[in-house]
Amino acid sequence: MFEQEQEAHSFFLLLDGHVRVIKTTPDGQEVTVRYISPGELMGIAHALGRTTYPASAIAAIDCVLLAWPGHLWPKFANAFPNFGANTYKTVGSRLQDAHTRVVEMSTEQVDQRVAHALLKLVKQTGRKTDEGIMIDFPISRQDIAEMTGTTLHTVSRLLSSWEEKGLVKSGREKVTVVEPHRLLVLAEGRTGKN
Amino acid sequence: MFEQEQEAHSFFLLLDGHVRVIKTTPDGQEVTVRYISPGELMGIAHALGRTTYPASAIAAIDCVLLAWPGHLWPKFANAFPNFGANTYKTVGSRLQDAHTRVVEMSTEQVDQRVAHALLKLVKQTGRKTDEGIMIDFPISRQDIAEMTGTTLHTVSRLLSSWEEKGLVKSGREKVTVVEPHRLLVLAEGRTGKN
DNA sequence: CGAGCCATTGATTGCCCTCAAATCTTGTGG
DNA sequence: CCACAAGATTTGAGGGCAATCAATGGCTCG
Repeated sequence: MFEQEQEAHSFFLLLDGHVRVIKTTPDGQEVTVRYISPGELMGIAHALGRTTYPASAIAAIDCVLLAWPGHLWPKFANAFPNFGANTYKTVGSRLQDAHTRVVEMSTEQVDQRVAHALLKLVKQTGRKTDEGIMIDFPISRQDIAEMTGTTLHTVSRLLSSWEEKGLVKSGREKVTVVEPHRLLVLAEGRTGKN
Repeated sequence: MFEQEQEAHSFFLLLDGHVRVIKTTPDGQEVTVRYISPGELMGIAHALGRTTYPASAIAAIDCVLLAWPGHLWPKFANAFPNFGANTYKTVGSRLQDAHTRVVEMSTEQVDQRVAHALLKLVKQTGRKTDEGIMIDFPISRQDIAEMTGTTLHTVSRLLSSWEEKGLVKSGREKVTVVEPHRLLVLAEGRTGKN
């Protein structure tokens, strides 16, 4: 969709689908910053006084989106006051999300971080099924690892162990949370291991 | 100065001194989000559509600051267009900082994170001395640990080993970077250990 | 039906946290 | 001016969590 460091030519409104926003380190490792859901703005570098995109955006599944050239941003902000105000509220909540991530990475074990990540995805994009709440796009162990700063191996082990205990069900690029409440207990408390 | 979750009654402009912004987890661990330097705004919850402070602010040394009641924010933004624009640029750069932190926490070892933290502090608040560049306020091993998601013990070991190699000089609540360039190499590369 | 990716699982290693105790620095009060 | 207390720092020993290394098995799609 767009690439890190690239000239910020446009900004977008996601109508349908899911987009993964990633940052790539100089040595090639990728970190997932966030997932964008339908209805959200993206590529709003202009609003923050930037001229290049700070991250890359990749469609997690097929998407439908609107795009405007970046130079229209000031016009929009002037013409629709609510547009501007709303944007800054969005930016504020992203800043908060980022800080939450920092706190989590600083204080929590890997299993708690993975649990939190799953719960966030479920809350954001969950679709109810007869087995539980499913994350509504294909997501691999590798993807989850890039969200939580761990490896796909560790994620795989955690999901396997949670599946044994009936907390989740998972398959190829697919995760369903069966018991959100018990998963939350695991995410918050430092009580029961694995 | 103000406390996390507290009603955001005021916003501030720091004139002199240094302020530590921290978040506290439910179980009492503290994570340092950032340090504020003279000339920066703080407590700008209002600009982001919040009514409570998202973090706590504590003076790292004696400070001088201006405070305005929060309800004046909209007035300021209207009266001085540059004021608003500048604020959002500030918020944008903080968002970027936070994302950088997330990437660092996800991909780097502890020694790299500590090196990056020292370099950032030196760049932000450094004062030139005849031995190198000193961080311009009292900062303990514990403080550095809270910035980097590690323990004071590990920070102590790292500083000791760096002092042996002539990269830094440190004392009680005091750190001086002697060779910023070599420290940067250590922060970036994954070559030489300890 | 084979190629390519995704996932699972075991074994091993090592970084860094935890626990523990001694030493140093600074400020205070007698 | 000295003794002492409180907090900061150093350093050692040991252990655990998760990364790394390694190999196999399973799912999809062309």
